[in-house]
Amino acid sequence: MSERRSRTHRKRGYHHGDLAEAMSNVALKLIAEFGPAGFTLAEVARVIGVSAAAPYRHFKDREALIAHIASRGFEKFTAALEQAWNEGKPDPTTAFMNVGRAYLQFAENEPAYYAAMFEARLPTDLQQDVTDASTDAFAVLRRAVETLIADMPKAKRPPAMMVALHVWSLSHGIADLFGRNNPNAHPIPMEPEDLLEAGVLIYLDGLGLPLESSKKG
Amino acid sequence: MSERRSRTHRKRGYHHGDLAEAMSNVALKLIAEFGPAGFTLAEVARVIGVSAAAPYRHFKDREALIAHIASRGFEKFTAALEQAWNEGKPDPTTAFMNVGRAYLQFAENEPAYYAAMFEARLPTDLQQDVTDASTDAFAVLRRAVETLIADMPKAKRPPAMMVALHVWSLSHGIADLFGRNNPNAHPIPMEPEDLLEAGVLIYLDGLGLPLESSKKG
DNA sequence: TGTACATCAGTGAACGCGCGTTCACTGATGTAC
DNA sequence: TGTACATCAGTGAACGCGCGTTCACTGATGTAC
Repeated sequence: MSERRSRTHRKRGYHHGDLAEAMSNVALKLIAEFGPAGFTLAEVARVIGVSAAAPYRHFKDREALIAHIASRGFEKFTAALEQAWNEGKPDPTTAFMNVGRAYLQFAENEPAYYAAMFEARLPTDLQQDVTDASTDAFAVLRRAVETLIADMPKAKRPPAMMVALHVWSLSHGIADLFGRNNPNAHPIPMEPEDLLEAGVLIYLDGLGLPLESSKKG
Repeated sequence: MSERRSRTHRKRGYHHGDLAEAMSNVALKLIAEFGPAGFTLAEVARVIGVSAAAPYRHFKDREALIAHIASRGFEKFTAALEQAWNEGKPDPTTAFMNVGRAYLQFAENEPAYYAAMFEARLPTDLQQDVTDASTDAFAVLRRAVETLIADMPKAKRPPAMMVALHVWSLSHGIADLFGRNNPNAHPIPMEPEDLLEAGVLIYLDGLGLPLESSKKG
């Protein structure tokens, strides 16, 4: 079927085939190297081998492209966290730790998405879309926390929102300072993942959460 | 004395008087609004009312100016943390919490410095200078941790480095996600300072640190 | 205290460059019949 | 199955703009004597 070919990669000829997708990919590479502010639409077009006017058929401007990438990044991020959580299996504590690792791994494996998601300076309306896209990701973490603390006696149980914010902040802080393998980072005597795991374990201990489940499981 | 006047603010006339300082100040305003990548040397010159070539007498290029601002920011940051720590008075736990508050307050009061310090993408050689400047600030936190855990029994005492990294990361994460009063941030149901304080207290509790000192003091 | 002179910190004109954006256009694609 | 036609997604030329950067220059400052 010529229909299939038209959807995959017939890039030669007058029409590109999937310029919007190609723009995202090229932009991601440029963002990884120079940051969300470090590229232009003209540059993206040049790399792809298309005229400078072509991008405007797909994105209003540079910021719209970044916003699109950031939203897409949050979707992938949400999926990664969800998969790591794996409905709390094999046990909530282990699954929770897996979520933490997944957080850092995403920042390491997809530094360009991560930068677009957290470092871009977008105009308010576009930023709103990105912020909306981020709520799903946070919701995954929050639901994980709720499961994690569900068995605690009500009197000792902390607000799930607060716990989720603490873990999110610690994860983001480690990712931003030490995570993405950029040369900016201070060298630290351990892997970011291990630093995060140790921090979360200490924190959960401080909450009074019984951690035996991970030993049992 | 005409000497004093020449050092303060005789800006009229052929010579500006203190262009380097004026450039820093204008750049800080622009960074606060548009980020470290959101201004040009030409723009800075125009705002000051000086020719576009003048800045090159003081900074090699835009990045040199940002690096200068970032290093200066870390100096101020170090001083703020040091002052908050106040040699561990009135007691180490209280002083430690004050350091955390000072961290967030710096990010709030000086968002432009903070952005230059942590968000700028500089070439390796300049980044090195900034990283060097940041070590002093981290050292303040680390020394505070050492004092804080000094009384713990050796067997239970955690590595000061690790604890400092955890607290630094949590502080930075909160500052970056919720701290600087930018519209990007997710709304949260508490002040960033309180979120940080709660998190650190839980964490210290998890370390097994006796917190009575703050109750006594 | 005056003066000559070196140095410093600006000017302003000039240049090449790449970007953003628009426009009428045109080749390719898909679809109604 | 073929054909006419609407629509889509590109082209490429053009424009104004601001930036970075260099250059010979010049006014202001400070200092040696």
